[in-house]
Amino acid sequence: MAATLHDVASLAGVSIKTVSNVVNDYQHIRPSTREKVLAAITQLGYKPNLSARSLRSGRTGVIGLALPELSLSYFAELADAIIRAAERHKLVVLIEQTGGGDRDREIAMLSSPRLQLTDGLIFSPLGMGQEDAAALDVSYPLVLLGERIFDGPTDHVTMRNVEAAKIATEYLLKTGRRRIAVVGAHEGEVIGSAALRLQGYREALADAGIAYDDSIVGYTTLWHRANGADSMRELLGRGVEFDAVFGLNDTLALGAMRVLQESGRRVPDDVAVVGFDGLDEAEYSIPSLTTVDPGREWIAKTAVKTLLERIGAGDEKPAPRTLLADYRILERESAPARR
Amino acid sequence: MAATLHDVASLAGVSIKTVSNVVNDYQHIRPSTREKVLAAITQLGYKPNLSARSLRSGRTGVIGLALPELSLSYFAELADAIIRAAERHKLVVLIEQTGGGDRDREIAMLSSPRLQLTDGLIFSPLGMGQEDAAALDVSYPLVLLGERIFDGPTDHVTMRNVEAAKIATEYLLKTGRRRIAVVGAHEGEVIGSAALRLQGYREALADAGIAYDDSIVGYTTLWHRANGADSMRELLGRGVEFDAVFGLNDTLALGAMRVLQESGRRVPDDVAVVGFDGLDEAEYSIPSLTTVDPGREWIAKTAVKTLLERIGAGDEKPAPRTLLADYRILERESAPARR
DNA sequence: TTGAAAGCGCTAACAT
DNA sequence: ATGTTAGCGCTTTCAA
Repeated sequence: MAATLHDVASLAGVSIKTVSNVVNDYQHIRPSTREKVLAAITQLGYKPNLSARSLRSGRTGVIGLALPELSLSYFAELADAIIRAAERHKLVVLIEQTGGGDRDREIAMLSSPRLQLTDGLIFSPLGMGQEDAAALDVSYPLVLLGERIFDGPTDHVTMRNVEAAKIATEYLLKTGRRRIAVVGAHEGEVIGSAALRLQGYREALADAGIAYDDSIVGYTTLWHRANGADSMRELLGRGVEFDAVFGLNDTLALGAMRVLQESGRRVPDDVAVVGFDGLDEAEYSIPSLTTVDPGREWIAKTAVKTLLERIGAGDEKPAPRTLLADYRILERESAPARR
Repeated sequence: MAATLHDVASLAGVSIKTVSNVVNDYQHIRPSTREKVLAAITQLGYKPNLSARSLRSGRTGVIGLALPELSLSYFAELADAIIRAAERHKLVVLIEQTGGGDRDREIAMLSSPRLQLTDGLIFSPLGMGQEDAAALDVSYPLVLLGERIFDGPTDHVTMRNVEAAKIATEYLLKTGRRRIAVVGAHEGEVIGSAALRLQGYREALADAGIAYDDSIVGYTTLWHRANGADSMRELLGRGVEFDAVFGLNDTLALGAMRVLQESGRRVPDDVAVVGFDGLDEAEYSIPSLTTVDPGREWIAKTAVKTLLERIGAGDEKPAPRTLLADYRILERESAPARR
């Protein structure tokens, strides 16, 4: 049986309160007492029982992170960053996978009993939409990521999708491209990463006086590599002309780039390609992928910090905030700054 | 304040024991009683307090997963598979990142107080070695993954590195390659993925009567894409001849393949490339990467199952077992079966 | 089939 | 600066 406060206390010849004080780094302990206690702790290999501590204090030191799936590189890199950020605050992260955009599972997860073990949740939905905003009105601290729901009842940490996509498109226009195809648009959506990034694309075109042409926009349901590849195949099959491709995320762009090359097009000579996300792996494709870093590291850091503030706030409920990351273009070979 | 067993009990007009019985799906409850209780639970939105439950029962329903970092695709895909497997057993997973092969952090993690919240740990070290086997002799259920430590004091779920690497090399030999370079070897190691896979490579060469040539073996410290690229650059710089490359993992192989192509070599015409890991992304490189699937899904499933058995075994300690996954070659374009 | 009561290990008031 | 005590919400004997 593991040692308890009582065991340590009796070995050290003090009360459990004193041991507790030592363990919790209280002030006002005589150094000699502290040493006695520390010695007993070491001797018994005492470790506090965290279940008991949480039962008593109401805090677990665990935060939940709910995301679609870790095998999507974007979420793996996001989770990595969040875990590292949490660690700096002595928090540990419990990961919940909701699957690739399953709205019902996402909503069910929000009231999962497993969350009982956490002090709060960082939630990155992919299936829920604006109409589900009310489901976010939960009784525990919640920080929302992503771009499925805006102006909801919780803090929201996200990226400047429209502006960043606009900049990416403008970048292509600046290098002389005029027929910029898109890969990964979502039919009929007005919110979510796809819609917002497409909007940025359209704004850039409009500003440049170029008409939007739906025939060079590829629609997909998911954002896996295969979808980017399929979408590009379909575009090529249609026989439409284009001199650049904007992949609404890196994974799509990489899949599309592969098909382009299979078809004999040279990248960037015949067709320039730009992605979105700033994934590590986009640096090692052939050619390496020009992309937009939408501020993932900052988002991770800020999400943890914000959640912690919410947890600390307890019952006072400050108004929900929206926090936006900065973005930057990462210029690589698939779309060089000068042709 | 959240509802407790007491609240439910008094609303339903029964004792807390009865509510507890209902919550825990006990037999022998009169249907009418059960319904009354269920109604009260719904009305109050009662959810069991998991901290209290663990304090009393000694079980948390959480397992720990310690791995180097999620941004390494192999570990992201492993974590994904483990979380899915755990979910089937109603377990939730707490992830601990130990960094890219930091031995001391790995050892420290093994006695981290954060593990108190878990019923057991699945541990995939990258820095520890055979000499650290004793550190695995911990007081909680532990399942070891990877190939850093063998015949340790715990259950071990791993892959057939030597055989799988041998098969991969034989595959290249069968297609007529004779000068097979290696990328990712580790200087002076006798254990770990690098050493074992290199051993399989050497055995295949020996069986084919081909002398081992250290001048076409590239050494790296880490296994990131950049290391594969650097290693290949170095190999090319040396001016040595080879007609195939065995990347000791997919990430290395992808990095190496990129440099090969930059240098003007055609893959697979001039140089065939084979990787190891069966990553999703290896299917979408250009060309797609022939690789070995070492049985990651099975490893995840088996690790969770084995850990659960250990947890269930309590104080009886069955002898530690080693469980080995099956592997298979995934034939793709970078090394077609026939030239 | 259900109830009463003890206590898991800890923290937080309060006391000294 | 240290000790005493109550009780967090639950499961688990033991009784009825």
